[in-house]
Amino acid sequence: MTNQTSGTPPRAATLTDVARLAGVSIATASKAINGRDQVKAETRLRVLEAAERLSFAPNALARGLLKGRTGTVGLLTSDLEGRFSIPVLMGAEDAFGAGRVSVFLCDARGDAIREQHHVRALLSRRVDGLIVVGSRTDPRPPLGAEVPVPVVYAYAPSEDPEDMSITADGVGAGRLAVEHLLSCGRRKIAHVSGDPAYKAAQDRATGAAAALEAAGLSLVGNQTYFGSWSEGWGRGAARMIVEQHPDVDGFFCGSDQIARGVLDALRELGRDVPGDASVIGFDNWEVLTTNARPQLTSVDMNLERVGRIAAQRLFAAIDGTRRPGIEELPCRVVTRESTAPIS
Amino acid sequence: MTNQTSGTPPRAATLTDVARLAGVSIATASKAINGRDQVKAETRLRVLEAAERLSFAPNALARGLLKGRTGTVGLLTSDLEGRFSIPVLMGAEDAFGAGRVSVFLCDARGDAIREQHHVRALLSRRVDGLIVVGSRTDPRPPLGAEVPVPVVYAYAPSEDPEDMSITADGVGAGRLAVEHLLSCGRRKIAHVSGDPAYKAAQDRATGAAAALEAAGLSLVGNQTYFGSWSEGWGRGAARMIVEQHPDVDGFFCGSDQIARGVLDALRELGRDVPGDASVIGFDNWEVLTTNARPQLTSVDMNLERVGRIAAQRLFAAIDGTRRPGIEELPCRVVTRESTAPIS
DNA sequence: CTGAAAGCGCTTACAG
DNA sequence: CTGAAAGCGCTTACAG
Repeated sequence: MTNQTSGTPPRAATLTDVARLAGVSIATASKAINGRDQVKAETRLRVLEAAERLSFAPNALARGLLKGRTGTVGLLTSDLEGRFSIPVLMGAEDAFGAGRVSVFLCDARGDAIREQHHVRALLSRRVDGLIVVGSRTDPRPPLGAEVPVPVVYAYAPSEDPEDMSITADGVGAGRLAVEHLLSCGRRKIAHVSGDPAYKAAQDRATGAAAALEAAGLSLVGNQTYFGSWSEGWGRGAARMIVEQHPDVDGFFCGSDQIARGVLDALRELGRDVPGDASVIGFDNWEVLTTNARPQLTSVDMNLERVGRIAAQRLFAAIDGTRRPGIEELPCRVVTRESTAPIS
Repeated sequence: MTNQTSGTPPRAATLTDVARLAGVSIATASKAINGRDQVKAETRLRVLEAAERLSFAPNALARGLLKGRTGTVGLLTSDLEGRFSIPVLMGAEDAFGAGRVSVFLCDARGDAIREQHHVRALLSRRVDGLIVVGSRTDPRPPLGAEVPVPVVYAYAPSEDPEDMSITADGVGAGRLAVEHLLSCGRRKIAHVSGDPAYKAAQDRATGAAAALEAAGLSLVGNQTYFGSWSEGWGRGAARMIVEQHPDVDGFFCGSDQIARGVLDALRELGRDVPGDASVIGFDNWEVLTTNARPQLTSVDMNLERVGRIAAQRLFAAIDGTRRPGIEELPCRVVTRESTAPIS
């Protein structure tokens, strides 16, 4: 018995070891282990016992070499730091993990060179497919045509409409948020958002405006207050809006950070939330929403679902069924204390 | 030329294809591509061109089968959700990525069964080693002795002292935080922390007490105010402490969330930070620290470094050099506006 | 300098 | 029901 802690670990057992211990050929051992039916029950038992005794784990490399499929997939993120990649990645990992597929994780850190490097490494390892996870909903350049395996783009869609992309429906989300405020009886709704260079910011504003228009209303100040994705901007914007439009009774915020700022400013201005005004955030980032005063209603982009669906689409594509185009998944409102009907 | 978008993607090129195109044997092609020196310069060139033309990527499975090393490593996390795993994971990914090692990511979601399942899958794929990333600094049960490859535990150390573990020095961190407040001239220091069931909470309290004792002082209220890792607890604790110990002039908070609560409560009580009291948080979680009013000084656990070192130790172990035991890496104070010398 | 051959660990027809 | 043999794509002695 080799001691694990004393230097060389024991070599992993091989089919040959199992076959020898069971007193059969490796062909028979293989069949027994893989549940083929041309094996006598008693023989199978002997093989299985031998495998157990040796903690035999079939070498997936050898299997992959033979089958042409490795049961592995590459997950290429552009920034692990970003809070949007993580849930997408979790969803994908979850969907794959359940189906015995292992996931290679690569972080390109927003660098195209690094990304190419990782793609090459992944192809060398013969992944069956690739998921490319972005950190914004702005379309990104495709990986390139020389990739011989299916690719699905998640969160950030590919610029090429022939590629498969799964993302969150930003316009729909803006609509949902405003409809929620409307359903609370709010009529003077302001939209405080982040950096206007983000497609997400534009999409949500578009959706918000559309929902208001459908109700015969328009945004307070007749504009979206774009700024940055920060609490500071939320505070400043809220102060300005309350001063210029004292009758404002609803805030749709482009992020939970902005919403936190808005909430703080309103409290300091003596405005009660949700009494005087309802506030809805975006992202449903728990650390921000549940610690807010009052707890923050927020739009959830269902990012884990984006990841799961991306994984499913990739599976299908690996099995030969491509479904090109951008698929925009709906978001949902998670109601907490910061929004309530006018009482 | 096969069209990528039209069904079957082109089969990846093989060494045989390259050799044929270059008009040499596969042995020679292999040597040329791998930079062996027993190849005529002109021949090498022909081979390289052929490889280029075919976008040849050597099959890492075949190579791994032959070499007994795959250049892959498993990263086993217990929860991707937790904000502590991510930086560790990033650090490890970074350290490996630089050295041409690919990383399998598995999330056990805190479930031991799922973890075993993942370990088996990883061993089947013949990873060269494993990093187990935990979400708390409390020691965890080891993976089990039947793992035939080196294992490094990161952030959460293994209960077995013979295993290799890399974690953050919680006691030292507590000391650092208090020493920072002392160096700001604070003498009435309160420690507001989270759930006392966390080893991290206990360690930091131990370090804090030690630093105060070394200065001939003790904690305000002669205790650590344990509670939960939330803003709400921070607010409540701060109010209570200010009421009972109005001369308090420093707060060492067990997390940035707690610190945010403390800051909010102090502002609402009319206490100026850092004028009347300095406040230091823990985790250096940017979304919380930089949006705070004033911006929050915080202890950074250098988690990326924990990940990187774990990767390095794993490398060394794969190469035969084990370094058993728990390695506690130092934390550091990141100074912002919430701490300043008494003026 | 070049190439035929063995072999990494497995699966799968194909005989027996 | 069982096993000998070929082969997945590559590397590495070993001859030539």
